[in-house]
Amino acid sequence: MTKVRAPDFDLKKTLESGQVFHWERDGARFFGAIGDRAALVEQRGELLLTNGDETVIRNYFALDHRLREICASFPKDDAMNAAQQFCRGLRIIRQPKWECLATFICSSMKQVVHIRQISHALRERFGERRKINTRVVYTFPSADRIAASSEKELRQCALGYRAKNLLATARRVAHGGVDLEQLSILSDADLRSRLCELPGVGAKVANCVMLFGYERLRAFPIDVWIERVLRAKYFSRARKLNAGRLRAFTERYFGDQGGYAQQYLFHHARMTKTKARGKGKRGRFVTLSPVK
DNA sequence: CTCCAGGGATGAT
DNA sequence: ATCATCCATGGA
Repeated sequence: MTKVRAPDFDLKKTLESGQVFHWERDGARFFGAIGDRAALVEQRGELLLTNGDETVIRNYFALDHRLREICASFPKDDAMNAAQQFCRGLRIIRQPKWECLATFICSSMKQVVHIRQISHALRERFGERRKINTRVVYTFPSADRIAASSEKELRQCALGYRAKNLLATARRVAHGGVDLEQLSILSDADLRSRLCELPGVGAKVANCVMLFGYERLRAFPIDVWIERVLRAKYFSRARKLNAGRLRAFTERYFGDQGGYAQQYLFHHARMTKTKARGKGKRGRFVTLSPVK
């Protein structure tokens, strides 16, 4: 058992905020894998690690991010203030690049609970089995392993049409000349366009991979949740609002720590959704104006 | 610009 | 027990 001091960190919020999908909670304990290593982590003031390497944990949970400075840099508005208060201690973690890319390819058109099932199915079928404290966890399968599978096998993991995309991208990463580590040297714009060349990767998935796998803290993924928040809180009177305008706004308004701002707004919106729900059959936010 | 694929949980009736 | 809704990429 290793103890790690972790101020300004909330393990539960971090692992349950929709940035990573394989951790399983049992009370206050989280079972999972960090790269190829099984991990059991619990927060009781300090972090308590079983089979944990302090250096690995500090890096994975980004305990070196200067969270107070990041939060202090957020724009001061009602939505951001509420999200910031709600998400205290939530950190953007550093995920292995392939695992992050593959998982977010599987995330398209899926909800969090579903993405977790897919992640688990892929791990159980193609990953490596590890035991920790009588529990079994699985590592995420390598690109080589996925590339060696078939679309049919992937579909059996409930991937649907994503199976073809995941297989094609795995092949490019395994032996198709795409070196995910090497992409780290690129600028944000170049990295984004290279990621978007991969099958199953559009702007939203690319931004997730940049943020969670490449530590590009400016990246601002816009999914339906965030779009609802932006429309309701920052564009309540806007008539025409397309993807380009939204992107321009988020880049300018949220700036260098936009990824953190996005994650806080996202998690806060999701966790308070029942209150925000309207009674009408079609509206989640009654204040929203129709788009097109 | 619009429409659709594919699918399992979730919520509404 | 049905029925509608959630979800984002890529192609038509």
